[in-house]
Amino acid sequence: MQKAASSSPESGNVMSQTSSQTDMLIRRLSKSTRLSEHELQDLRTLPVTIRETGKNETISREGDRVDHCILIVEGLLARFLDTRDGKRQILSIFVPGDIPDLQSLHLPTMDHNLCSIVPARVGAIPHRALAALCDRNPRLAAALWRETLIEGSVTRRWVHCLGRLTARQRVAHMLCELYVRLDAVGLAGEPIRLMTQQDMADAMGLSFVQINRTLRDLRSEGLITIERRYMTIDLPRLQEVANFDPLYLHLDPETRG
Amino acid sequence: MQKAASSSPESGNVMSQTSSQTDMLIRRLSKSTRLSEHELQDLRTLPVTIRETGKNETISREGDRVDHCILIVEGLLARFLDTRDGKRQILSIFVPGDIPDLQSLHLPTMDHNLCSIVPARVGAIPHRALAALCDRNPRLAAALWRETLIEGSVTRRWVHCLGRLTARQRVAHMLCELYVRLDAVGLAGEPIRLMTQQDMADAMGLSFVQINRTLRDLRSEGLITIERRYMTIDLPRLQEVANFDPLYLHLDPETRG
DNA sequence: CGCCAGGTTGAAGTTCCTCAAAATTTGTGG
DNA sequence: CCACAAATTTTGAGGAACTTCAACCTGGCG
Repeated sequence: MQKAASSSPESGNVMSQTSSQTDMLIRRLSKSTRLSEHELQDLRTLPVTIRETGKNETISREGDRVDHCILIVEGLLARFLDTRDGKRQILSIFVPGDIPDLQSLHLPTMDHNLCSIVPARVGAIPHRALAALCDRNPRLAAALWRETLIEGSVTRRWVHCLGRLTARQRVAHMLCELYVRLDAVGLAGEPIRLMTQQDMADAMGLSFVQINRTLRDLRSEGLITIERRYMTIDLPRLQEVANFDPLYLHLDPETRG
Repeated sequence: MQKAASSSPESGNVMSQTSSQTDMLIRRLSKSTRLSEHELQDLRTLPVTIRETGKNETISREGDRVDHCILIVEGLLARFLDTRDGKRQILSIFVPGDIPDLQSLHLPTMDHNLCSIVPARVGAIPHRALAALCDRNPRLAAALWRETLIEGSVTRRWVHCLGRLTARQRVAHMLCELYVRLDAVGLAGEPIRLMTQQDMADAMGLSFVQINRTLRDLRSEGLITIERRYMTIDLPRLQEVANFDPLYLHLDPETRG
């Protein structure tokens, strides 16, 4: 497994069909589905329009009707909802290889907002192309369906976190999950770029003050190291704190667990 | 829209293929997908093995590999996870017409537990039969995929509830959701059978004491009425308390919202 | 060099939890 | 149909976890 495609040319707003655009998607799908050479080729020829986003840029909004899906090539995206009184809740965090709005293929009206939480590079894939892919190859359709199901499993685990874990456990769990998901696409070898503490707070249903104190404690115990927003973690010990078991990420194609 | 099928004969553990078994499923799918007469027929002939469950009966467990899906005909089911220290979190609540473990079609290893929270009648449908249905008819495959996506949307809304709403708002939101989802399959005309307050607590990430006090307050304000575990609600006022907007349930096939 | 988003810390306040005991309802066997 | 046991609901009191408010610090960047 090679390094991230972060060294690819800055392609800006141009249409391109090189294999590197869907590289992350292929890495991701390979974790939950065995893909034939023919299927790999089918994925590589998907039309992808790459663009860069800033740090806190909204991609799509609740109520929008969309006609394409977004594939993350680099960076982190998040779903969120706002409350009447201005509170924000992040519903999911997405890493490279994820298609955060894959559900729009069958539910084109967005029921939440989507934004970048660190600078990102994303690719737009027309629904038309994805629908055609699914028609051509039912196994790929099933693979994409499976991706949406795994994402549902991740969301359910968040419900468990928010409902029954302490602040300390929640933060530890979130960091473990982030690490393992990045690792699955080969991006955990170097320190991990973090979102702001306010974003972590919005994700874990806490105040940013509480996030700050919790990170301080984890740092002082040597469970994590943070330097200029880049983090390294002591996975085994952090896993123990959160009681983190990656089974729910369904990353093993052998057991299709 | 006619009454619930609760007057059907107590069929026990026998295999049956009468149309009434999948009646609830058809009602449910019709809310998010337009079905042709041919597709209705295809659904009616699914093999369904009906059985009754008690009030707190586990249907399947984390780690189980399953080869069939469960269709709820009557009653309520719930997904849940337990914490190391014995706390329980309910991840989803299911109503008649739902297939709580539809994800097992592509992720056969359960990543959570499934149990009944009131006495229920459920039907088992072999994965084989559902997979064949999907192969025969891609539109039905898409309809089932869409069901799993809607369920994901519901789970995300729970994340928002647990992360950013007060106890009062959470309880109000849960009751609104339960009402509207039951209404969608024609079961909201009469008082709604409730789960225990401990179950509500486990669903909303609260203690049962807090649930009790919250229900007392809602009752004293006339927002809900509870008699022997059966509830009626003042939907408009409760909706206002929770800021409940049913868009996320995607119950309107016109907008496919 | 100074601005500004984001991080850090203290102190006070709130919401919800835990513990405990009593009241009520439900289920079950006689 | 009743009586008893078990489950569930209800209420009070005290405490823990987290929020809010407010001030100050830090580092990246024009």
